[in-house]
Amino acid sequence: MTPGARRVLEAAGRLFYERGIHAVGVDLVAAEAGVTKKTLYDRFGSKEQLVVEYLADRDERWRAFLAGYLDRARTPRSRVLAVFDAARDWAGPHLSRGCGMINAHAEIGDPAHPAYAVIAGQKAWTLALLTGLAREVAPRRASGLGRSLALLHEGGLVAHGMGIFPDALGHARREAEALLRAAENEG
Amino acid sequence: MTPGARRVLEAAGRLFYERGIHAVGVDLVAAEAGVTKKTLYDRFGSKEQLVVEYLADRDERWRAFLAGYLDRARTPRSRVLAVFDAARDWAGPHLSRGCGMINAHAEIGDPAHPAYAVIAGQKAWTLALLTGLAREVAPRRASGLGRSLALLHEGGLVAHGMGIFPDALGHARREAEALLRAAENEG
DNA sequence: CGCGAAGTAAACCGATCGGTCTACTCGCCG
DNA sequence: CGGCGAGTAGACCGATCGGTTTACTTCGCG
Repeated sequence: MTPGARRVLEAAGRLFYERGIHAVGVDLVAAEAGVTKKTLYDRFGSKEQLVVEYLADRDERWRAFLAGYLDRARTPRSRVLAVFDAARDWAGPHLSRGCGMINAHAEIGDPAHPAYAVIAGQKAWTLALLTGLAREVAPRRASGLGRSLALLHEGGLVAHGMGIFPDALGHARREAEALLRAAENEG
Repeated sequence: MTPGARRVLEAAGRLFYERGIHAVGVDLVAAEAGVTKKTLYDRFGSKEQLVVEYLADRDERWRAFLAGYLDRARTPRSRVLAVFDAARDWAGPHLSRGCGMINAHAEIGDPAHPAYAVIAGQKAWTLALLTGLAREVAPRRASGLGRSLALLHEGGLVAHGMGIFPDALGHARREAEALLRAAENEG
């Protein structure tokens, strides 16, 4: 990726996330990246494609951030909780307006849009991750436990992003903890 | 409200929800309502105001729908669960793309937008409702229980809207049930 | 009867949208 | 030296956006 393209992707990531995809025009992205529109179109081809790469890049950065937390966790339980810990720590600088995937899904609508695959893939990956981690805690109830954890995770993201109440992600983490305790006792 | 205005609001409710607010122009809303743009602007003044009234109307219809479920529930526990039951039954025709407030929040961004108050108000009202109902189940833990229920509720709405897994609202209801059982035993 | 509210039909406005194009510059590499 | 990839500067395009305006119709009510 050329330096110009990288700056475009950085500006797009910031602007699309903070102001919304539809609300931000390509002229603004190019100007903010210190690049002409020609460069933007030479590298990305269309706004649609830029949106796809914005979402894929954001997802990739989140997964890398999460991986560090997962690696450091030693027990099955703490690996589940690591997802919530990572979300809480990610929230400060990167999550002020909630989950970028949820927001993009709300804006795009059309399932035929190429970004839809990225969005759906991210959520499916997260559910699969939580279910896999749940399997180490309570193998017989992995599927149900994974879904419950996903519910808390998504709820925490939304409540945090909309400011429904303070420390929503911390609250979600504590609920996840209670869920794990109950699951451990029941197999 | 004049018949024309009512048809505009109905068309706006359908189009804004299903395709997104930014993606739908006033010309389309007017055409779909069988009305000229002049009528639309005579009645609503601006698209911004139409968005505000769309959200307020949607919220009002949901609250009226929910009220029926709440009235029919006889015990404190079943009143909490009535919120989840209502959401599940509301989902079929009205929730195919998730919560309209969450989606609008994702699209609007700017907290100075007049629609922000409607959105924040709806979420604050829901949290207060759940907390109030939780108080009848476990008075000492009402605040925490209300927040946990809100987390499950929002998570269920998002998971349903994005199709993360099937019957997300049913799953959220069962988790809420477990939460209530635990809370009853602990006061 | 006559007035005013509600509406149609359609032209029109400036701004902005996503996207293209031409002409030119710079630096690296064979 | 020569060529090519990456970039700037900026004019330009058709379409659509939110919003306004003029002229006319329809209808219920005092």
